[in-house]
Amino acid sequence: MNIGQASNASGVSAKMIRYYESIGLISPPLRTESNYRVYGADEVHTLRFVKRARTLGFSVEETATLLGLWQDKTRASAEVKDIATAHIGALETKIAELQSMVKTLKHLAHCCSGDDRPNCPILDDLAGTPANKGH
Amino acid sequence: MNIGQASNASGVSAKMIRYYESIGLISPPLRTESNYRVYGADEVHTLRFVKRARTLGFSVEETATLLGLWQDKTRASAEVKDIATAHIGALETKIAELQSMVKTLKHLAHCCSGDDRPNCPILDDLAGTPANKGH
DNA sequence: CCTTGACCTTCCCATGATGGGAACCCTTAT
DNA sequence: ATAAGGGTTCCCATCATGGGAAGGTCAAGG
Repeated sequence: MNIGQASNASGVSAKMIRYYESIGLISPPLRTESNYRVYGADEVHTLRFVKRARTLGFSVEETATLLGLWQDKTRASAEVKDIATAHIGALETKIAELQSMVKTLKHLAHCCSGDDRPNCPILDDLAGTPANKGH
Repeated sequence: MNIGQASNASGVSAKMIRYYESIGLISPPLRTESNYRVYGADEVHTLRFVKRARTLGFSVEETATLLGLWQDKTRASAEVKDIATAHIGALETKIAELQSMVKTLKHLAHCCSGDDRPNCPILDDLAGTPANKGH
């Protein structure tokens, strides 16, 4: 299987497959005589693992750790769970930040007439002009 | 006022002030004879505006647009509101993505015993082994 | 047999927003 | 005069990804 087919089979772009190889996330595959990378079912399985981990928001570094644990048949599931739990925490922190932004923006947008007139509480807020905060 | 003082007064790092200037977000300030940037109250006000917009998650490009509208006394508030509304939408999309990740991860973490044994539904999921989805 | 098109290879560049640090210049206080 | 603490420019790194150029390879068809 060439890289393009491995890409189709795994959902990881050829570009990314090469990148993951270059940073050591995945092992260099065999090559044909003409220097083409050759992938088998195992490699595709690994790529799908990586894809799934990335889809769940794990960083490449975390993904590397998870890959290592996956391949270590004597791992303690606690190690995996710790990584997942920490990641959940990071995601929730991020979500809270974004929600805070949304909350403020919705309030401001609600207060903005959104018509032809220049008066705009959104700009007033950005400019630090503390308009009435009650809604 | 030198750049360090403008930084303190605005909450924007000196590094970022120079960067914002380099990309044209803010105007190049006057310089002293010895080539130091000199800032006044207006510049600091602009920097605070930028800081606030960035804090609310607007991209630098959106911030540039907002700055332009702020300075345009004949703007229509609808233009500002449109940008804010679009941004709210983008944030909510992002939040939904992150929440989806969290939901999946919490389910998996819940199913993982997190002890010394190697058996791990989190890794099973990443590996594409469809474990029991009901909990 | 040779061309064509679709692959593959490596290498460099770009993104967005920010920080780090080097090398060097300026100012102020001791 | 010197040291400390500014400032200046310039380059590099991050993180994960894509774009594209220049060139090698392979399979199908005229």
